[in-house]
Order: sequence, then structure tokens, then C-alpha cells
Amino acid sequence: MQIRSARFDSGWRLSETHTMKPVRVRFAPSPTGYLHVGGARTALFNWFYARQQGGSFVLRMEDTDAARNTDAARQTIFEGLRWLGLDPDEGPEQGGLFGPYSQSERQPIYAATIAELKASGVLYPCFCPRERLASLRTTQEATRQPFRYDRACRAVSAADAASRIAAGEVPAWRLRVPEGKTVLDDLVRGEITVEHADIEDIILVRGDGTPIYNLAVVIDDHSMGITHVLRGEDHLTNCFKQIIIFKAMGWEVPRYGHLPLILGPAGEGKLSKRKHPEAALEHYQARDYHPEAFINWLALIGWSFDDKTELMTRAELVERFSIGRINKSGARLNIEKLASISGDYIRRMPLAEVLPRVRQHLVKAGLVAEPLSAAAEAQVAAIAAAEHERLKAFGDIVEFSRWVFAAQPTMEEKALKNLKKDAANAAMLRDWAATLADPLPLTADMEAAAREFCTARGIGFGVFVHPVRAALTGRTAGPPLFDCARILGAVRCRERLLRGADLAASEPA
RNA sequence: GGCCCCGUCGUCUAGCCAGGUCUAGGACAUCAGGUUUUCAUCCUGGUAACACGGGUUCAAAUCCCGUCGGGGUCACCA
Repeated sequence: MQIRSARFDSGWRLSETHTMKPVRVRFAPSPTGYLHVGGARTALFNWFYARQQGGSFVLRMEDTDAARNTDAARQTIFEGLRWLGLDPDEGPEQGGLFGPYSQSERQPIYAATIAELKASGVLYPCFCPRERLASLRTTQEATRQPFRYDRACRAVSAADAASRIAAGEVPAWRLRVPEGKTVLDDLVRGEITVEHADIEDIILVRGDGTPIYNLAVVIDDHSMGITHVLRGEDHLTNCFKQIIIFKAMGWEVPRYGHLPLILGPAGEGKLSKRKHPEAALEHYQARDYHPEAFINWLALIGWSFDDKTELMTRAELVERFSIGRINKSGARLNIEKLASISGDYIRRMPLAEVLPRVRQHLVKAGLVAEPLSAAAEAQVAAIAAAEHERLKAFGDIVEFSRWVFAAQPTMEEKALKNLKKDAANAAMLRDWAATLADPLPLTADMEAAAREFCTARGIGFGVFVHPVRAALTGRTAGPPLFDCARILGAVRCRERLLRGADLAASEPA
């Protein structure tokens, strides 16, 4: 099979692979304490590809930096992937033939390759003290030179090096970048060429003998049989160093595709958790957007199916995803679009499925306590039904329904205004309260009665509705008025109407 | 600063490889109108973009060059 870039889909250009080997892709996050949206999208695209190609989706923890590696951080990633519905075929939790799946446990695997690299001279020892490296950098910055190691230790002879090591010096080991250039045929960006003169002799092995990221990935990707690497564009410059290592070891280089970065809302650099809460997946999990909507939205950042189709099921996304249609330019997050899509998905759900999701949020927020009485269950069901079409995310229910659970509703300014708008409002509220039967009639009957009530008083329905809504909910927006009334029940309606009457009659502050 | 990547409505994008069918399509947002007791939903309609300059060509959003702008990366981090 021929090697070619698959930047464009043309039907007959079917191949994004260059071998007949089964596709093996990986998601290799670093447990930093949160799952970045960009990482989530990377995981998603890899998962799409694996599922579509009948390949394997491997999860690997890049936790060689022990300081940041905590169990909580790992759990955040596992839970994030679960929420997204991305099940790894192999990983720390599920194991597999190519384990272990955490770099911190793979040191023995690295040792052999490191020894081979040292023996072949691809790695050379660097005895430069950190202070020298630091001052070198400072000088280069000041003189506007490229910030690169000056390769001083390449001049140290093997014999010298051996004796210095014997004398107790502990060198770091650098990659001896060969002459020439490297051409990357990127799956999303096409051919990219970099001259080796522009590549630094980076440190690959620490003084303590452990490999640096750029070495560990190469060894892992090779030993795990990874065929395709889809990752963020921030790895593009690393890629050339990695390819050099692959070639030095005589290993087959996987196919690479570098995804465009997700930028801050103002287009200012990549999203960082410090500056943007929406950088972390937990942000979306907490509000609880519809997960299927979320992956739909995420898939649309940097990828598209055609010029029209946006709403797609998971199965459709798997079927339609193609690396060739991944964009090259960075994208900003459009959270409002997520809200729109999620609201769409939720509206299409049967109420019976919305109810438990919504219920769970009310419990979690402490608005209702488990176990719920039959009356409370009925009330929650009524709230869910009433707010269903307004939800952009399941967690929205909490703010939407606070007015129900408060002893008396908090009055919004506009609601208070509606209450005081007419001098006759206080009397109207009291009079209507007096007409209320317990239990309250069905909404249609209540409305009919209310309209008659208005006609009898010679007022328009609108004059009635706004103050009543204010008294009942303290808000100006919400479900149909009589639904609100029934959620509260006759007794609480009366209480609120009377209090509303008092507020309406009180002097403006 | 070196190297690398990118540049279509406010935002996400289709179109670019194989130049004409593009008076540039869709979605979100926004504006106006309709439905509605509010909000939401739903329906209708509108505003809004090929970064700039050259070149190639009968013809350029599409190809080439340059400029400008944005981003990434340059740790004994990942």
C-alpha cells in the first residue's frame, strides 16, 4: 500500500494508513490534576479513529514526573473519559498485553533502549553544570541567538567521559542530532521539513538514569505498537526529535497527525486552567451538559463532516470521522454553541430520562433530601416537566428551581417592580388567593378560573399574570404560571400571594 | 529572537488539493417579526467574512510570491 497524505478526502483516496497492521492509537495524558478540554478532544478523535478502523484505543499515563503524579489526578482522567464514554481497550485500569500502562512503572523497559542508545553513540554524556546552561541561555537571549545547547560536550572524548564518570561525575545524556533534515508527512498538515541544524541536542536521559518525555514516548509508542499518533500541535516540534530517535533505533515511525490547538476565548494562546475555568473538563461535568451533546460539540472543534450536518450521534461520528477533514487552524471555544446543542439533546430526551438526571442534581445541591417522600417525588417530577425545555445542562435545574424550595422566594428587582406596578395589585393578590381551592385544580382549569377572575374585575390577563408570577416565584421568567402554582401547592401559593400583597403595598424603599 | 504552523461572517466552519456553477453555504450568537400569560421552544426574515499587496490566468476565496497578523516551541516538565 502506498504512503500518502490524507489531507483531502476524495472518496477513492481511502487510505490513511500505510500498512495493513491493525490500527493502534493512544491517548497519553499527564496526570496534572485535571483533564484539559483539548486533551479530551484528542482522546475523542483517537477513540473515533480506533472504533472506526476496528483498532485499539490505548490509554497511557505519562507520569514520569513523580512530583505531579497523584492518584487523585489519575482518577480525574479515568472519570473524565468515562463521562465522555471513551472506553480504553488497554490502559492502567483495564490492563492489556502491552503493559504496564503508566510510564512510572515502565523503567525496566526503558533501560535496554537507553543502554543501546548510549552504546551506539546516539546519546552522549553532557557534564555541563546547570549554571553553565543557564548562563548560556541568558547570553543567547541577549545576543539574539537561537536558544540552543552549544554542543560543548560533544568534544569530550569517550575515554575522558569514562574516567569522569568513574570519578563520580553524573552526566545527563543528550541526543546527538545527526546532519541532514527530517521530513514529516503529517496526516493533517502535509509535508513539513526541518533542518537538523535547527534541532537542539536535547537531554534525553536525566542524571538519575530515567528518560525524559521525548525518549519515553518513543520507546512506549514503539513497544506498544502504536500505528497512528493524533495529538496537539504543541507537540509538532517534539515530533522531529522523536522521529530522529525512532530512526536511530531502526524502528518503524508511526503516522502522525497534529491537531490544531484550542485557543482562549479571545484567541490568546492555548487554554490554560488558571485563566479559563472552561479549560478543565470538570467544568462541564459539574454543570452536567448532555455528554452526547458534549462530544458532538467537541468533535466540531477542528473537524467537520460537511457544510451542513452538525448534530450527529456517537455512532454517526464514529462512522463519519476522518483525519483528512481535520482543520489546520486553531479554534476558540464557543460555549454558547455547546449550550445550544446540549439544550437540543435534552429537549429530545423523554421526560422519564430527564427526571433522574435532574433529581440527582437537586439532591446533590441539598434542595431535597433522600429518601424523598411521595409528595417530594411528585414535586420533583413536576419541576422536571416544567423546566425540561429550558435546560441547557442538567445541572441548570438547581438555579432554575431555587424559588420552589426557599421558604419565600428571593425577589428579583424586576419582579418587585411588577408587584408594585399597580396600586390595586395587593388587593388583587389577596382576592385571588382567597379563590384558591386545596388541592389546586389542573392548570387548564386554573387558567380558566383566573381568566374569569380577571374579567369580573375588568382587568386584562397580563395585568394579573405578572404580579402573580412575581409573588409566586420572585422572578420574571420561568415555566407557565399555573405550572408554577401547582408545583408549590395551594398552601404555599396562598402564603406567597399574601406576602406578595404586603410587598406590593409597602412603600418603595 | 531562531525554527515550525496557521489566516473565510463576532465565533465554529463549508468551499481550496483537481480555478469558472461563490451576487461565498450552514450553525451558534445577534437584530426584526410571528406564536405565547413571562421565559424557553417553535416559525419567518435580516445584518455580517474570503487579512493586505503583487503575480499567473480569459477567469483566483481557490495556484505562486511577498507583507502583515495570530499561534506553537526552544527545561535533567509533559
